[in-house]
Parts: sequence; C-alpha cells; structure tokens
Amino acid sequence: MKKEISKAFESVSKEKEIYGMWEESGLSNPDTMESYLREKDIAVKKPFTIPLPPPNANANLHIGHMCGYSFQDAMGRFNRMTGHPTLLLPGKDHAGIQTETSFTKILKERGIDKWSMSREEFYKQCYEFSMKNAQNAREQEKNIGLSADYSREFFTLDPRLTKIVYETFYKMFKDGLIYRDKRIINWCPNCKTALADIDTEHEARRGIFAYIVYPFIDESDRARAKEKFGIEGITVATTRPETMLGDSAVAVNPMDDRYKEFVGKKVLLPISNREIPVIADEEIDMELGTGALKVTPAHSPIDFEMGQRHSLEIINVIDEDAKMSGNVPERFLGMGTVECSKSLVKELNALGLLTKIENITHEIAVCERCNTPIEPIISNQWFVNVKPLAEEALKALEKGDTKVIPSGQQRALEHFLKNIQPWCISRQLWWGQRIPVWYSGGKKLHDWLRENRGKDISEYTKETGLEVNGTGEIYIGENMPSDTSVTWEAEQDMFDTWFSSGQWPYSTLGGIEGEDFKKFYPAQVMETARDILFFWVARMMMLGIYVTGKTPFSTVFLHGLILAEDGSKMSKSKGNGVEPSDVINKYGADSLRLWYFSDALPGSNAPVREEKIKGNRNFVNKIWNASRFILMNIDETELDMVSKYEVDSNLPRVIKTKDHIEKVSKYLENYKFNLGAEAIREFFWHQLCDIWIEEIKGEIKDEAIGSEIRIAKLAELLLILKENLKIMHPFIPFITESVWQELVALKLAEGILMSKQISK
RNA sequence: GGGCGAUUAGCUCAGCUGGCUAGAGCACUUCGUUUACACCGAAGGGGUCAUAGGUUCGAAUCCUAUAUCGCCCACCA
Repeated sequence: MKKEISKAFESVSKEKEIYGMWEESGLSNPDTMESYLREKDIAVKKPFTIPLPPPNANANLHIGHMCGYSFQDAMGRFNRMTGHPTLLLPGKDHAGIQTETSFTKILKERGIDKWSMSREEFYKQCYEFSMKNAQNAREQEKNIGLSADYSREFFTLDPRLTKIVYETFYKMFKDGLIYRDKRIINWCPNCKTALADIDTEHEARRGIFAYIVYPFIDESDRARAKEKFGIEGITVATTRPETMLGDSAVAVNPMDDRYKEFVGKKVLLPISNREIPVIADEEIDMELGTGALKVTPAHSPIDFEMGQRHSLEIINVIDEDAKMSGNVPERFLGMGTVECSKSLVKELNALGLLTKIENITHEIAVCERCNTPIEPIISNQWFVNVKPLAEEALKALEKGDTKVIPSGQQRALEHFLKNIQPWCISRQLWWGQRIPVWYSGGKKLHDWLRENRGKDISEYTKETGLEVNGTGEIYIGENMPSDTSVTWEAEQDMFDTWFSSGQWPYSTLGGIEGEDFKKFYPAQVMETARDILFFWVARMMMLGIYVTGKTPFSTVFLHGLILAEDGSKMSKSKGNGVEPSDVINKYGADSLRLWYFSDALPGSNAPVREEKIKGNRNFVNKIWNASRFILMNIDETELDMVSKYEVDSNLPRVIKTKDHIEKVSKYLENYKFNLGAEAIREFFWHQLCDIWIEEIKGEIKDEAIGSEIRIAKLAELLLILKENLKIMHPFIPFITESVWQELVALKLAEGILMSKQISK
C-alpha cells in the first residue's frame, strides 16, 4: 500500500523533520560535500564561500536577519547544487558597546548597578548572556533553513579569533598605522566611552541660539564697536552657552569687513573674566550667526581644529559625566551642561550681555546606541590611520575586484572611502577584546610624556607628585613583558567591535596560515544589509586587503530594507516589529523566503505584507498538491517501471523545462532573485500545473494501468517534477526536499535533494 | 551643506546594455463543487510609465531641467 499523503503541506512539523535530516547528512560542511561529489564522480568545482554576517548576540533575530539568511542560503544551495563545495560560515558577534549597553540595562531592571560590579564579574555574566542569545539565534537560523556549516561556527571573542585580531594590531603598529593621540573625540556620557565618528548619529533636537556680547578690553576698541555695532563688544552666537567657560578666542573671517579692524584685539570673556583674542580664520562662515564664533577647542571639533591652527589654549570645562568641571567658577562646578547653560543665560542677561535668544531646532550628534547627546571632549585614544587602507579598498572597487550590488551603494562606499577620517578604535568598555598594550611606569606617565614633549620623568614626578617605576614607553603584546624591573600597567581599553568583526572573512578561516584560508579565501559573496556598509563592509575590505593582500569578497550583495507594514522603520520602541517565528509558524519558512526574494531587492524598501506571504504559502501548497497528484497517479505496480523508464530528452516539454532551468540558473548567477522567484512560480504553476498536468491527464485517461504510454507519460511528468524541485530548492528548500523525500520513499528518487546537482 | 536613490495598475514592486498590444504578486469583478489543490480553476477590469524639454526611425528605458519623496554622510554658529 502506498501511504496516504496529506492534502495540505504541514510546514511546521515537516520543516523541523527536514532540517534534522540535512543536519544529519553533514552536507553543509564543504568537506563532506566534496567527498560526496567525488564519490558520485561529479566534477568538483572551486569552493564557494560566504562569511555569514554574525548577528549581535544580545537579542533575538529579527525579520531583517532572516532576510539575509534567506539570500545567503539560496546562493549557498545553488552553488552546492552546481558542483561547488560550499561554505556558509556562521557566527555570532559579541557586539561590544551594543551588548554592554543592553546588558547594563537588563542589570538595571534587575536592580543591579553595573558600576557596583567588578569588571570580571560583569564580563562573565555578559558572556553567559551572549551565549544564551547565540543559542536562540542559532535555532532561528535553522528555522529559516540556513544550510550553514555549524562545525565551523565562531563567536567573535573566541581566543582563536582574538589571536588573529591581535596579530593584525601588531602588524599595523609596526607599520605605523596605529597611534595614540590626544584629540577631540565623541564621548558618550551615558556609555562612558569614546566613539568613532561613524558610531554617532545626527538628530534634530530643540535648542537655543544665544547671542552673547564679549566686550573689548581696550577703551578705544569699545568706542569703535559702540559706534559700529551699538554695543561695546563683539557679539557671538552659540547653541551651547556653557562651553563659553572654556573659550580661548573669538574667530572671524579675515574677509569680513565688519570685524577686520578688530582682529588681534582682546575681548573680555564674560563670567570667567578672562582676556581672549579675536583671531581670523578662513573657515568662518560670515553668514552664520553673527559671523563671529566663540572658540572652545576642548569641546567642539571645529574649534579644536582651529585651536590647533592658532595654537590656542585648550581649556577643559566639561568632564566625562557631562558635568561642568575644571577651570570654571565655583558655582558651576558639578552642574549638568543644560543646567549650566540656563544659569549662564540668566547671569548674562542680568549683566546686559545677552542681546537675543532664539529657540531653534538643530541637528546634534547623539550616541548611536543610547541616543544620548555626544559630548565632544579631549581625550587620549588609540587611532588607526585608515587613509592608506582606504586607498587600497578604493582600488579594489575601481578595478572591479569587488563590486557592490546595487551599484549606487558602490558609489556611496567610494565616497565614504575617499573622505575617511582616522578611526578611533579604543573603547572604554568592559565587554570585548582588550587592546594588547602595556605601559612601562603606567599609562598616565606615557600620556603625560607624549603631551609634554621634551620634558622628562623627573619633571613628571615634580608636577604630579607621583613616583614612577618605568620609562613611559609602551610594549605591544598580549602578555605582560618579562622585564620585571619596571612596573607595567595593562591597557584597559577595549577594541571597537568593528576592529574584530572587520577581520571576520579571514579570522574565521584560521588567518592567513589557516588550512581553510587557503581553500576558502577570498569569498565570492558578502551578503548583508546596507546599513552596515560603512561600518562593516568598508572595514572588512580595508583590513582584508591589508592583511591578506586580497579583497575579501568579489561581490557585495546588499538586500533591501524590511519595513513595517505601513512603510515605517521597524523599531523596538514603536513596537511595530514583525516576529519571524510568528510568520514561519503561520505560513512556513519557504513562504517567507520567497517573499524576501521577490520583494527585498537590493536598493529597495520592503514593507512586510502578510497577504503576499500568504500568497507564497499558497504556491508552496500548490507544489505539494501537484506532486501529490503525480504520485497518486502512479499505480503501485507501475513504480518500478516509471522509475526505470528512460525519458526521451527531445520531448518538447522536457526541452522547455531545460530552457527554464537554464534561465533560472542565469538569474541566480546574476543575483536576480526576484526574476528567479517569479520564473519558478510562473513555470511550475502556470506551465506545469495548469497546462502540462492537465494535458497529460487527458493523454492517459483511457490508458490501462501498466501500459507503455502511461509509463512514458508518467515518467516524463516525474522527470519534469524532479528537475523543477531541484531548481526551486535554493529558493524554497523545505517543500522541495519534502516532496523529494516522498519520491525517495517510493523509490522514485534517491538521496537528499540538497546535494543533487542541477542539470543545466 | 554634500552624496546616493526613487517617482510605472488600488497596494508593493519587476521591466538588464532603448524596439512587439507596458508586466508580476496581492487586492478587485464575474463565473465554476471536471476523481491534485477553494491555500483551486476559467474569464476580466484597471496605468497618458511624476512634469517639461531634448537625442533617436523608435524612450518607461538615454540626456537636461523642474517638482515631490526617501536614505546616507556632514565639525551641535
């Protein structure tokens, strides 16, 4: 008796069963796949590699992650089915600041203050937290059908990866690309760490624009100013009055006729009552504000640059908690910046030095992770001079060694690389990889000597009152140097996450000496979301070329952005996210995948439409039923004959099928997933089901069971079905494999569809 | 301020290097219980391809403006 096949495809139970079978087969491992090919005497082509973007191990995966996996898996499966031992290398990212922020929040909810914990304890708990999330993520990946090689999975804090990340750091240091510098950086007062420029975002916030008079010192200047401006000073306009406490100059454009005569004169900085000069700088925009800028080198990037040019004094007045500190009048010490701004406005008004105050909306920099306004402060940090690396990456793009889909994003990437600034790679975090540096005699000594060129240790001791045992030099290495005659202090700063994930394509292959590296590097494809093009793709290219001499991937495929149903961005705060497991449980993974392929195209936005996913579910069900019908039509006594029957390859329907397979293969080779998805649907449904099955139905209607013509027609139908299953498998692996296994059960096919070769 | 992109049926979008009556899915209308499937079948309605110019034998497709929208970058005067 042939077993009954259910009327509807029961995706939930089937998918689990099928995935289990794939796992057991080990075919996701390229080595296993290669031996399989050899065993079957199939030509082994060159390996196909995609380093899968490691999701952050601090939350569950969202519908956007699943989108990436769908594309990656489709590419992987197609290549695996065309003779390429395929490596989809999975992993999870420790995601430095992001995980530290979210885990700190979780601790807070539990009533635990991060700062009351030891670093070690925090790290340990954060690690457990990440491992738990990694496990969840892994299950979700499997739910969408990802045929990744989990025997090669990595977590970014794996010691094997850290070793490679360190080696890169040493190499860069030796090449003079890494340096420690004291300069203005983006400081997040909430995360209490430095941030790279790219880690900040710009948001429109309400603020004030205050016009403040800085009176001239000199009697004659005052008189002239009075005559010219109606007041005895120069008026500056600022959105941040509190920074005036750290002003070291007022700058005007040298071409500005209003102020020309005052350049070089001195004004009195109100409240602080310090004398500061009026300087001329070409960067000043005469149109903005009053055309006179108060210069605060310690707390504004543009002012910092200006300060460097004019050797202005740097006066720190805001500390790392975004509180007023340092050389400010006593009454402001410890005040928050906003509060201080308010009191200053009041005081200035009382002094008659505030001529105008406007309410404005302006763009300010905020921390990408916690939305806290960035405080630009002067700080000692580690930097990478990425300019030379960016140039190499640019060359790779220009030569076409790496191309980006969509091409518009390639131009954006080029633009980014051309305008790249030094990369601040140190983070004052507890979670991540420690920067492998040791300071002889302490970090403070080292920084002091660097800031006070020409001075020596005795002067340091005199100035700070600190006795030191060391030279102030640094040692680059993971472990403390063996020279115990000096006191070594370990660098406590962590690497920017992207410094390690930027090495993902080769670190996961064992580095340049690794066996896997020789076989699988460079990868063919990097498939990811476009929002990490600069963060990640750019860094991978720069670091990859620097370390290995080769661009890490030849194609960058950026899938579209998944949006909420109404076209808005999905976000936790809005609560409009779509839970992938809900969709998969309701409609099956194949249906969701098919939706991605047709809608989440490179460069496009894709609002989630349940109706469309439902439509795909209908298609999946159609495949199930058509297959079921074919199988039901083959009588038990005919199974053997049908399976052994040699179908004439010149039959029109067989030829047309072959053409179709070629067409879809082309689409896949050219990353035209939408066209591929459309083609398989169109062909299976409207050609095979609507026309051919109906035709054959008629052709065999009156034929006796076991007759030559029945066997021929059924064998033809079966062949067409099998070829269709193969070409559809990269898109919708579960349904196709399920049907294949039904065929296997009836001895009409053998093995696992995943490993079958698409006949082109 | 700079960069990138979009504007095609009610909705979401295809339409590669210019060439048949402009396509798909979903939605919509009418009909249909033929032994795979109603998660189905048959038939059908619906678009001056944002606007204005230009190149061309021929443009949704190339060029130039304009308008609207979106995203990214940018030193918060």
